Amino acid sequence: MSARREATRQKLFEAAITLISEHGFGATTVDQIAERAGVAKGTVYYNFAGKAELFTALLEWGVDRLAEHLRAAVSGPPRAALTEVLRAELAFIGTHEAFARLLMAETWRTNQVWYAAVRQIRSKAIGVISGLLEELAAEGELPAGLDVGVAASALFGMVLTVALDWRTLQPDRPLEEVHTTVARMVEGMLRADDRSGETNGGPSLTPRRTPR
Amino acid sequence: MSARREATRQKLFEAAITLISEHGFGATTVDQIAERAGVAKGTVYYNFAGKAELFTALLEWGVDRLAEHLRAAVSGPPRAALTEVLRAELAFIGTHEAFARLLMAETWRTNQVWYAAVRQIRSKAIGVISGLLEELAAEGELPAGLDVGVAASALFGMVLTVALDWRTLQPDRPLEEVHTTVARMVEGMLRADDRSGETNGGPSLTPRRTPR
Amino acid sequence: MSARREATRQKLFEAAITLISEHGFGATTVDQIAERAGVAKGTVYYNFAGKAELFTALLEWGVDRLAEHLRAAVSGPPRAALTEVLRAELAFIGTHEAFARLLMAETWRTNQVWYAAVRQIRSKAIGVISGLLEELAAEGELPAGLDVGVAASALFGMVLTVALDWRTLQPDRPLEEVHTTVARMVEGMLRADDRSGETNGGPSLTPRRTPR
Amino acid sequence: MSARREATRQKLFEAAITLISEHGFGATTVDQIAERAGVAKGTVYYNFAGKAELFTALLEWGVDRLAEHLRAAVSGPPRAALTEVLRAELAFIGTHEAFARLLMAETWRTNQVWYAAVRQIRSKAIGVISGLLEELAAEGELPAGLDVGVAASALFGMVLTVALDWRTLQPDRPLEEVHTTVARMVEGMLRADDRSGETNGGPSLTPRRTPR
DNA sequence: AATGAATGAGCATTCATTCAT
DNA sequence: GATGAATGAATGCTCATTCAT
Repeated sequence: MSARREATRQKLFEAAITLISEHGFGATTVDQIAERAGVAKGTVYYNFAGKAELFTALLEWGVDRLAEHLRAAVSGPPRAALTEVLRAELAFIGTHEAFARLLMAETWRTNQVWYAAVRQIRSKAIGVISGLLEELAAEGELPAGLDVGVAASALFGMVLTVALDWRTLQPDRPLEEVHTTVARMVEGMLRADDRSGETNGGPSLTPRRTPR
Repeated sequence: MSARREATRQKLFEAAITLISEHGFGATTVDQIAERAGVAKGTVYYNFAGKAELFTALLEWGVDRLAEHLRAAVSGPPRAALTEVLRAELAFIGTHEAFARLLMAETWRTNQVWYAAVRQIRSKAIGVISGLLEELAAEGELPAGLDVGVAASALFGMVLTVALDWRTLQPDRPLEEVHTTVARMVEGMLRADDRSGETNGGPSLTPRRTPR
Repeated sequence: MSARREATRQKLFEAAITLISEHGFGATTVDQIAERAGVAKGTVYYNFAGKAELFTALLEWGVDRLAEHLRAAVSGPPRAALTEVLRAELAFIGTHEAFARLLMAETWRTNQVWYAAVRQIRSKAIGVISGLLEELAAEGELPAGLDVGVAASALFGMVLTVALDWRTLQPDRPLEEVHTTVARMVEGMLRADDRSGETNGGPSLTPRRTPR
Repeated sequence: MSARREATRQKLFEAAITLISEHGFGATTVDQIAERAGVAKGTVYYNFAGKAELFTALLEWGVDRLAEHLRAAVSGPPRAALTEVLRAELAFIGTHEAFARLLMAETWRTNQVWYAAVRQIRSKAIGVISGLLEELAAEGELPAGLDVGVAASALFGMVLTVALDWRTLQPDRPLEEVHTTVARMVEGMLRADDRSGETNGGPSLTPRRTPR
């Protein structure tokens, strides 16, 4: 892979990610991508097998960056780490709004060629959260009856929704304000075990795992 | 509006909602909609101004049903009502999976003709949740620093995400199992005020409103 | 099938047959076909599944006409009938030169989608000739050792080649002059049995059939 | 012309002849030719002016070999030589089936750049046959009224057709079986003069020449 | 009220050719 | 001599929309 080719692929990535997240996969044309990247249309096909493959490569690229970003936020005790990871997710979306819209819009499509790819890719990011929840579960800090897999996806989706609403409706609001609400909600969930014995239904104190 | 015409519109609705949620708005053709509805292509245009208008009508129809479904679940004290509303959302998505995918996929698109419509429509459903949160806030049952608007969108998005993951990855799992996790997470949040005074940062005890 | 649609298909046929036979299948564009037929490009696709299908339908249409033309020439004793059928083939090609070029050019392609169609279609025309040869064989008028299937294809190909050379190199020459040569060649073949016993190699006097 | 370059051209020839005869000129891409030849795409253009020129060179190369093959079969009295030449044509096609298909498919195209080249090239091969027919005509062994030029093209086309049908439909059949039928047909034609005086139309005993 | 044939702008994709290395 | 990245005109095909019936 020559350096020139690599540079071209990078330009195409950046052009495609913006356009697709703004107009969606279907409404973005290869002409637009090529023009924005400053190359000829044929160059798109010289570098990627097709529009769909460019899209898949793009998703992978984006989720890798997101996962990396989340992993970098993990430090210290799991409780604090979780709050930080969610802040990192919020921050990432603030910076890469275009990609987040793309992820939201295309993840829930069925019957698509790239369906499998999207699911697998998404789980990379959620994996960081569920890893922390596993640790908290091991320390008995999760409420009884909580399924770690479900909870991880719940937190991921919650933050994604909040973040996009933030960017869409109140883009000028500082991140911290938004994060406070998220943090409060999560704290409540985590501290639930402090009160276990009060009302929690009996002895099933161990969190449940997502069945396979 | 004749009964015959109304029946035709209904057939078109049902055909469109399934197809669009499976393949997306862009990838669904008017031909497919007409064929699935068992009418000629021209009939679509006799009954709707165009594909986009059919889509808008469809969203409205679906969100009205969702909001209605959620409102019907509101009863008793707000705390219990909130749990029930979220269960209702979960159940609605279980039954109208196609519509939920559609809502998720198209809500986050910018620069679309129906962007305004989608936002307005979506707020109908979220409104039911934020209504309950307002009541809880008035009773002092929400953690300090919690923004009701953000929290409502967070809960709505959380349940939507969980529900679609459930339908996609573990469709045979009973609703109750999934709901348990959601309920535990929300309970923690609500009970947070039981512990207020412990660690809450300072005097800002009243929940904040989402600024307009 | 409405009358209007049928008329459109006919216009497309006539446009396509001329263009394809002049420039070949690959070099003829759908734009050209539509323009020559005086319809919009989309109309081609409304009436045929695609370019290849239009081509297949075209071949079938042409070979049906050719076979019909050849059958119409069959009358009287088989010996005379054969001469007349070959004259009819020559005449048909004189009139439908474009189609004949098409048949020649595309019959011998392997690995094509329409390969099977072409073979089957071509055998319709050859069938008329082999039918006559069967009759002649039954009357003992064919030379020993002659395979009827091979001979029919030989005569068909011989006349096709001669006819196209005629149209290409000496288009002003009258048909009769060309037919004379063909007729002389065939007469020789048929009269071979007059001399059987002279030099024919042994007892295998019955013509052979093409093995399956 | 360096040895290396000559080797590259040879590789390109072999790759092109197979691909073009299998898929046709139009459907064969320069990429495919380069890949099959094991060289880079640019190398094709370094060695040939373009795709069309490669094709012309290819045809010439093939027809030269065919003509050479036919000439080598000429020996002894013209009557026997003719049978042998036709056997040689059959054998050549059995061995170079790909090239024969190519010749058949492209000879009959009008309006092509290489039209003139193809005709001229083809006449080399037919020339061997018409040469023998001229000799036979001089010895009075051809039927009256036979045009030598037409007859040569007829025999060439007849054998080409038979040969390709043989390779396509009954590739396992031995060459001799196919050749027997061809030989019988030609024998009949040649011996026709043995019977002249019987029914041949009057005094026009001298074969005619193809007018120019 | 419904139909379906026709339309044509728009799109993804292909591919012969060029050229800097 | 050879390479392969880049090009862009050309092409098959799609599909929302129109309209005469």
